[in-house]
Amino acid sequence: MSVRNALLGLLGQRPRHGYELHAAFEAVVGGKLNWDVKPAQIYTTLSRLAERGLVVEKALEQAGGPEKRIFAITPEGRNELLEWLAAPVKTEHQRDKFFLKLMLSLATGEVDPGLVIYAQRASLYQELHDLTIQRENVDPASELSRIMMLDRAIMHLEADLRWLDMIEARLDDIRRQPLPEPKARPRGRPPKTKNDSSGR
Amino acid sequence: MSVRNALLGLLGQRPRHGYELHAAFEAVVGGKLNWDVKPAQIYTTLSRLAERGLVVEKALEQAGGPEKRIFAITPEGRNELLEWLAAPVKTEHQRDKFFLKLMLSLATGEVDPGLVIYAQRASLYQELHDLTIQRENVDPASELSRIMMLDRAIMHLEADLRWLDMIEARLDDIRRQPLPEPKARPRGRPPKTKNDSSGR
DNA sequence: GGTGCCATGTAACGCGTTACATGATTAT
DNA sequence: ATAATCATGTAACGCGTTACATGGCACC
Repeated sequence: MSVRNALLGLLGQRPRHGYELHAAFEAVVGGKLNWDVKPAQIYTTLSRLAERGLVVEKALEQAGGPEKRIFAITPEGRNELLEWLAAPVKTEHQRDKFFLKLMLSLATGEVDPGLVIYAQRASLYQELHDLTIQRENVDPASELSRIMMLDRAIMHLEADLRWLDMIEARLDDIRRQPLPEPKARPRGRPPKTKNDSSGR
Repeated sequence: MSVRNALLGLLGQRPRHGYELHAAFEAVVGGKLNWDVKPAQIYTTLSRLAERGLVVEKALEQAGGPEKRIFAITPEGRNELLEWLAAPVKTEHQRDKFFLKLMLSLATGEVDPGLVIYAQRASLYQELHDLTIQRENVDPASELSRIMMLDRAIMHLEADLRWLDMIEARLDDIRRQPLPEPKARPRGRPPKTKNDSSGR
């Protein structure tokens, strides 16, 4: 329901047409970083809002330029907007496809979990590197929202890398003792017997 | 496409019926934490997989108990599974509804951004508190995947709290100097006015 | 008799993506 | 010329949720 409410918010400022809404959305929270909304969704959502009477088509402008369908918010729309703004955002935990894949690789044995982790670490480092460079090159005055989005993405990537280390260590611990004999060998590092590497 | 592939993965282990798949999915990555899949989706996805020939309905069991439609993976299904497991997971940045709301509150002036931040911080602390307690009470031996999911969620919450502090400081900085006078003062570093140290 | 678990679905809806399609103006 | 940008959409599909519906079995 967020795009819907975002459109109401932007129309709350002033009437606009679809293309303009798309541009405004991108400017506020946009880009591939964070929220990459497609024009098609803007137009379909706008239609649905109009059906519900939350916005109205106000005019059809065409002063020399191309045709523009201009929409405005209605009182009902403004009510819904205010309600949404006042409501707290409930935390959503990201559905982690990597974790799913890792668990399935462990459960099915079709693929080496070590490889899945390795690939993920490489991918996270790459992404972190890219974003760090972008972060260093933004204009600190003008692109405030971009800076904030980059900061968050970078912090999450760093957290994910630390987390990867943790789960790898945890899996190693398990793999090192599937035997019910925790007393046979002293823990002090057996000559790095990482020989097996899980088969396939 | 993840639920779809997860089902293939679970059927790759052995044939199962829908209810069993739902339970297995929940056990592997499940719960409200991370990935809360509904039975309805399992059944509809299963139908679609069957249409495509990636799984087949193998039998209809009914030994005293309720009716069970048992599905098995096909060779085509296994191919798709292996492809998916081998492919790297591309990083997805979470679409942040809080940030959207914050930006809209700034842009529209309908709601005080300070309140939005305040509410978000309270919500994050609450969630962090809940998860920390859960984390302290899991059985470290049996519920490995749950521990890992909790760790990740906690680390992300901590990152979000630090990030909230950062953006709040940044917004305070701006609010303290909205004067449009870039030429009155020479560019050469006005006496390092970083006095505030971000407020809170 | 009721509650809860096992087991199965269908219908309707909104979100979101991809592909396709049209046409005007503006800049190179 | 032609490429980019402005501007608008439709169709089809998959994902995901909610609501609704059915029925058996076990346990208290």
